[in-house]
Amino acid sequence: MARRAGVALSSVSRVLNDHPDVSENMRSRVLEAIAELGYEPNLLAASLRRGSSRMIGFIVPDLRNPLFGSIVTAAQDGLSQQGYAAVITTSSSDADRDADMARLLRHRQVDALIVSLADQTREDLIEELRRFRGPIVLLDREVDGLEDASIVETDHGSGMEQATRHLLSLGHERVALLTGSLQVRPSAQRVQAFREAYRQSALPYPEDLVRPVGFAPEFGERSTVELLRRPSPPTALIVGSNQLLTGVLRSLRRLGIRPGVDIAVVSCDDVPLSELHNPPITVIDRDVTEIGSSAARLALERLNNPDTPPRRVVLPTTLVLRDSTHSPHG
Amino acid sequence: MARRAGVALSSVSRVLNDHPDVSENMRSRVLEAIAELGYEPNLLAASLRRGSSRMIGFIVPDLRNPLFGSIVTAAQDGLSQQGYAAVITTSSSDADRDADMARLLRHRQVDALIVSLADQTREDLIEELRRFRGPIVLLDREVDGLEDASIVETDHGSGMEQATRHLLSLGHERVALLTGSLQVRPSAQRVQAFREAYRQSALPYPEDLVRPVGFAPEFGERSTVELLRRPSPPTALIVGSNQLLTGVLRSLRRLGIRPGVDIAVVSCDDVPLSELHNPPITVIDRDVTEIGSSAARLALERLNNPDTPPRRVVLPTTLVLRDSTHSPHG
DNA sequence: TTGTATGCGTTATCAC
DNA sequence: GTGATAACGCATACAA
Repeated sequence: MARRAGVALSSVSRVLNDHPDVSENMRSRVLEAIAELGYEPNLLAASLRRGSSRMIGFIVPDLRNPLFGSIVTAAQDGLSQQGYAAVITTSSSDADRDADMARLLRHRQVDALIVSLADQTREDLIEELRRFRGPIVLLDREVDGLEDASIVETDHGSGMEQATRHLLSLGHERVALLTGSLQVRPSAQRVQAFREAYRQSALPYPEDLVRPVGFAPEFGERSTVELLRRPSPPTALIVGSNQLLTGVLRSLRRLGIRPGVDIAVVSCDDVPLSELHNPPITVIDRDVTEIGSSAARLALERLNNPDTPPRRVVLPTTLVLRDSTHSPHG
Repeated sequence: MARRAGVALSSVSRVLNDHPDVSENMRSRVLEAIAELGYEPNLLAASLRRGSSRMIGFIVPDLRNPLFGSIVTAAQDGLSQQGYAAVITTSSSDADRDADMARLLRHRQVDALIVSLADQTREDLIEELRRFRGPIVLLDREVDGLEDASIVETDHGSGMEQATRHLLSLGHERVALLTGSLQVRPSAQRVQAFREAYRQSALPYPEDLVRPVGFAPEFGERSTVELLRRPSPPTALIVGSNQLLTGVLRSLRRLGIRPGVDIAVVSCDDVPLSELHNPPITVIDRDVTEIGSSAARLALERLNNPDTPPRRVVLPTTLVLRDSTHSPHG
């Protein structure tokens, strides 16, 4: 920077990073010069020298999904307070792109990674993550061979068991489950809990009604049609995400089947659509903001103290009963 | 990088940036060494040296709003193809934070800025943007004193006029308009078009029913209650965003007033809630993806050729009629 | 407490 | 076509 202030570059740097050993006189002289000359720091150069970019890399499947928008926003709140910026990338639920983004972010020297992987079992992707030097926070993923990562997970199982039991107790015998691929923790955990709820009842487990197809709306749309065309269709539907829900409701409308009257519907995560739908949709809810702020906290604690071991935070789910769940006979 | 490959650093750089003057022999030797030594490029250093970070800064009011999630996603699609990464910040619709973010991104040396400002009239904010060296793309904002910026705007006026005329033609005389602050282009343009539609009719302009209060759900919630408590309440409601709509629908439900039956409702931007609500909500729609991809295009064209003058892209709105708009008498 | 000097990992400008 | 070298702007170790 301009040495026209009559001071050395190092003094400027010291003032800017408020180093302890700097006189009040020097501080004011530098500050004055900065104001006068319109000095603009170059954080790129500082990052290179410091060996830390103060940037956090995000990889999420889809920013159009308000779930991830909320998570990222909450995480940013915590991170930006400590001077970190967010470099956000999306994978479109494609594990190859996950790997590409991980590499890209590594080369861009982000200090930490907060990621929601498309596939927690892909070896090449895991290897790519393992190459990363710095804290990794996984969002709701269980990755073998990545023991050093912190995890923010949701207890999907408990909500799913509650929901399933609730439907069974209402008299539903054939409940269908639509959720994402089994290559991610939430889906795997839901299917397991769903099966467990059936196991505890006297009813036969409806294997043919479990559809771990993916989280996109189109999957919900197609699966709904397909399920309801069966000779003995389900009388209740559990839907694994707000995105799937839009597809499901679209199909139900087209088929003239009324949620809450002709078929019971439970969704996951409360969004405006589930709350304000007519009838309102019963949901397995959770605190989405907490996911993001926990992720930020876990990242920051290892950033501030590299010796901190990775941690795991588990957030609860709760069943919110609404009018979309009724007994099968009226 | 490791000179153990027996080549000079400059050759490595040349291969990596596929410089024309490099022999096939050298290329393969370098590539081999890179693979063998597990070389990882440092994009921070490259950016510093090159004077270009290949990062694009985003400032949006709220990533939880799927509108901005969609815009950012579409923009990223275009940008990432050319090797640009997105640094995304949020302002919570606070002009002060807009200014902070603009400064931060400038210091982080982003190559371009894509911004949806909270207030297009704030001088300090405009000054902050003017300090930025590089292309700026404004999303739906008209900023005096920032002539060098490209703009992606929506023709909100035409959709609003259509919607208003439609309601008036159905026999509604008192239509209310809820939208964001007048410090942003969309709201200002909507109010103007709304007034124009009334002017063309014989009806008195219902000044008291125009509420440019803000885009957050709570404003919709409060304004709805307030409007409907009046001695002569509106028989139709035009709502300026999907966020406002959730607040409006919440209040209507609480008041026991049925959209499409007791009151006509028109919203802006088609989202799952408007499409799948019962009854489906009439909306003034637009191609949200096109906003993002246009923004990317405008940024890139000036990035690739700094002499390109700033451009303005105008995207259309269309009225999508659904069951929430009925005649006031049944 | 302050100034000087070095290096972070690249790219670009030279010579060769 | 290739190699040596300077410089990007800052932070820090060391000298003063």
